[in-house]
Amino acid sequence: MESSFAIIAEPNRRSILSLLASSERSVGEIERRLRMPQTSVSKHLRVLREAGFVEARVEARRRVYRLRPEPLMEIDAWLAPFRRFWTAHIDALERHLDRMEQTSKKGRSDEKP
Amino acid sequence: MESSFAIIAEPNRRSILSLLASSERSVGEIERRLRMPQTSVSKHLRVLREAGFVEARVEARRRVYRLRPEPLMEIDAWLAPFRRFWTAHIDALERHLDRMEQTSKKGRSDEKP
DNA sequence: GGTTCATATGACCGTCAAGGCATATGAGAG
DNA sequence: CTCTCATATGCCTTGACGGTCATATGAACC
Repeated sequence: MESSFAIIAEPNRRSILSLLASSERSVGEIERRLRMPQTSVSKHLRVLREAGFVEARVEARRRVYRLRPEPLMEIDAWLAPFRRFWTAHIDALERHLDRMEQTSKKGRSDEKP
Repeated sequence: MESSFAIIAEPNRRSILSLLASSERSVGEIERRLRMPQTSVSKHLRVLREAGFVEARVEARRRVYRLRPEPLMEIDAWLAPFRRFWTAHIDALERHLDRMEQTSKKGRSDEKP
């Protein structure tokens, strides 16, 4: 289960992370909000914790989990080199659409008379 | 193999994507650059292609693969809500470091006389 | 102490995907 | 048409992961 990428490959774990993005939560809250069995939540939290995605604070009998930024930042960093690439694509697309617009304007002015 | 996240969970596939980020490549080039068996490369390329990460162009007997932006953009979009969160963390860290610096300046000025 | 609530752990099972090997396809060269 | 280069596909084995059920830990309250 080494890599951060493998961790977020699991849909339920992504749900948990997304939930924790808004605010920290206890295990029971996660269980109810996501409608998944408690043992499953605990296991996923364990994986997330060991991979550094979350950390737990003990509060009476509850454990409150909150996000830790590092692993997600790592993924974000991996994506960085690709961003160049797709912004270029989008620019090309926009230029293309601009040309389309030019053409359709000409087309319309031809149609009218 | 549904989600884009599962696709990039595989290290070899990430290597292929990173390689294609710099420029398009034939299967043989990928094979040699990454030192992985050809059948393995072909299989990963198939997965990547079916998930929309890459597309192939036929050029004589070669197939030249190039990146497609959409799936990586999707992942980037999923990360977006978390960015708020870690920039906040970094801000807090920076404020913390600023305070440290203040303190150590005082400390140093105490040490001197 | 015992009981209950909140969470964690362990064992078992099914599934699914990756790697390796052999082989198929298919284009081009002779 | 045949041979070869470039790539794809099928089959099989193996290992890992997630789900479920049962059970353990452990704090709080009586």
